Amino acid sequence: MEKPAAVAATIDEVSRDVGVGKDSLRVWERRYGFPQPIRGSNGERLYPDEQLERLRSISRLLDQGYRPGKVMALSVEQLDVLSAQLATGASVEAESSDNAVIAQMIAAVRSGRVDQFSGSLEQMLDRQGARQFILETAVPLLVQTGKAWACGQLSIYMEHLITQHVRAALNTAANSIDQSVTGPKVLLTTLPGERHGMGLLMVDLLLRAEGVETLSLGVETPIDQIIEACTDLQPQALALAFSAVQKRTAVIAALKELSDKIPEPLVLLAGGEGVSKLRAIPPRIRIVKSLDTINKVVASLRRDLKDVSAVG
Amino acid sequence: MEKPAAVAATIDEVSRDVGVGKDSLRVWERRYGFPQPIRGSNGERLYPDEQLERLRSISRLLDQGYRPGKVMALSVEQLDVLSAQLATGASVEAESSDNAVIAQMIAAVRSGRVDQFSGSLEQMLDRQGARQFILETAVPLLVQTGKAWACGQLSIYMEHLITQHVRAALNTAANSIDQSVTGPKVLLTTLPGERHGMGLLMVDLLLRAEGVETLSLGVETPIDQIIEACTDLQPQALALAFSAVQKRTAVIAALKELSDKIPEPLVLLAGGEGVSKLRAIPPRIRIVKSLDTINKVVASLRRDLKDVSAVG
DNA sequence: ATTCTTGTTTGTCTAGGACAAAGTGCTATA
DNA sequence: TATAGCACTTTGTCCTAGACAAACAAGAAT
Repeated sequence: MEKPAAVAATIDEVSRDVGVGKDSLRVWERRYGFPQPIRGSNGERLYPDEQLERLRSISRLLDQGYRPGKVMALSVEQLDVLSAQLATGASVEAESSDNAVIAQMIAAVRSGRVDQFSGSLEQMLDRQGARQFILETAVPLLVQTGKAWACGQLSIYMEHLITQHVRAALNTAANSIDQSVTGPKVLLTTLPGERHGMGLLMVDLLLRAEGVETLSLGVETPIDQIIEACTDLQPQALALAFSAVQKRTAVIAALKELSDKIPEPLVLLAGGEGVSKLRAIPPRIRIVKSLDTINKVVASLRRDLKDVSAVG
Repeated sequence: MEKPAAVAATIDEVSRDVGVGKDSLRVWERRYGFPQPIRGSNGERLYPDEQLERLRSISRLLDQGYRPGKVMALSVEQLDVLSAQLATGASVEAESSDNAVIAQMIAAVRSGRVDQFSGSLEQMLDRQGARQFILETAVPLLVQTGKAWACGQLSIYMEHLITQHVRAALNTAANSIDQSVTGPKVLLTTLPGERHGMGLLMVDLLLRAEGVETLSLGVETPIDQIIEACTDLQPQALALAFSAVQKRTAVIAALKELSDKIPEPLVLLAGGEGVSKLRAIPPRIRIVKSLDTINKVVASLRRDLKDVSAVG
């Protein structure tokens, strides 16, 4: 085993890889003394593999709620200890209820039995149907996967693999829904900066399982484009998905702008972790706290629709 | 029509929206005098709607090959003239061959007949089958959509809508492929920074239509993770997709690293616009120039596989 | 008609300073 | 015993202005 050729990554590559802004990388160096990249011929930072690895560990812990000041000075070993603590904490919780199946599926991926994993997924989908599959298999699976990754028990590529297979399964489910187009029309998307499309896809499916006609724009639609789409396509509702990464003030500002600029009868729905614990919610915005309340939301939409047509 | 409430976007929002780096926005201001945002209470840049609009036009033209020094000083009217010129240029080319159907589909979206558009898509898929649908409908449709967007003839949200429906159609196609798992195993992904997943999805489908067992990691897998995945999963080949946006030097460096670190018998495939006109290609990397040559690549993989098993 | 050379354009890097939003912890109130 | 208010600390992102390499353009020489 020769040592890898000590290739060093640029700040741009590191920023993308670890998921931390370039400014943050520089200010961490200034404040905490880590990372301390070597310099190229023109003074550019070049991060050695070893520091990159440590940065990845740190970033994982930051996602779990630790703060930079606490973890930045720690050695790789100490970081691993913290990860391990999180791992035991998570596994206690994992013993609950029926997620033995899910633990088994993750274990299959970890030991390289990918086809067995995807087989289990399809089997669950067959058995449970779209709605139950999403709520009781897909979501818990992704949550557990996230936890396992945060604890360093799962490689990034395994997380990618799991995500891809879940996505494929959801698409399979989408094709098996018989569209009886009798419901309201809902426009779906996320705001710029929100790149996670999985939640959106699940909402899309759940809505269609309820007989709703969905129109998805995919992720990251600029606000003015959302408004234009609402004007052109005249949906009954607009649904936005938020993951946990979002900045609160930006989210609220965006929701306020939508609430101001979108013509009145249209219902504005917002859901996802990034929005479920907001305080000051602009008027007209309806927060959907959980995926399993979507059927109630749809019922409410149907009622509104009937009222309007009764009046008109 | 009252004027919009003169809300102004921050540099971060503008950067994401227009797709231009923050540093570039600042240096454009310094060099060309545009944009010239107003300043907030602490000196932060706040870009008025009007400048944002102009930035979007400029960015479109930059994508088409114009250079900042030429277009930055131009007024909105002059920018529109350039866009119009591109539009006529494009339409001349569009008259060729059989893409009348495609023009019609785009026209349907423009006039709000979305269900008609998606109906046509499904119909084409039924008629053509996966392979032909991708090569003769999906790709030309996306290319034409890109051009129409570049000329300002298509809103961004319409492009999103088209992309989403094509994606859905491809997933439908994926489910209709009868997997006779007799072929080689291929690992699929893109490098960090490459966020376009459509090409990847199409390659995935084409490979599976040829009987290949594909394993997709989705987009943006870090290089060390790609290597780890290759070691763990032991595919016959690794396929990487590149769109046109990539930086050449970074692409070459990444390919070289993969070529160095990935164990020998594995075949390295690279495809997409971002890679088709590269000069200095690292050894072992095989460039796939076009989607319709994938069947030949598969044939070659099959041959290699047979040779190895004959020897072993 | 191609390759080489020179000059110009353009994106991204650097440094250190600044400030608001988010988090932490203490105190006073129902 | 909780909850709300208030100061204090931490942390991410923005600012300015300078520098340089990669990408491009255009002319020269094969």
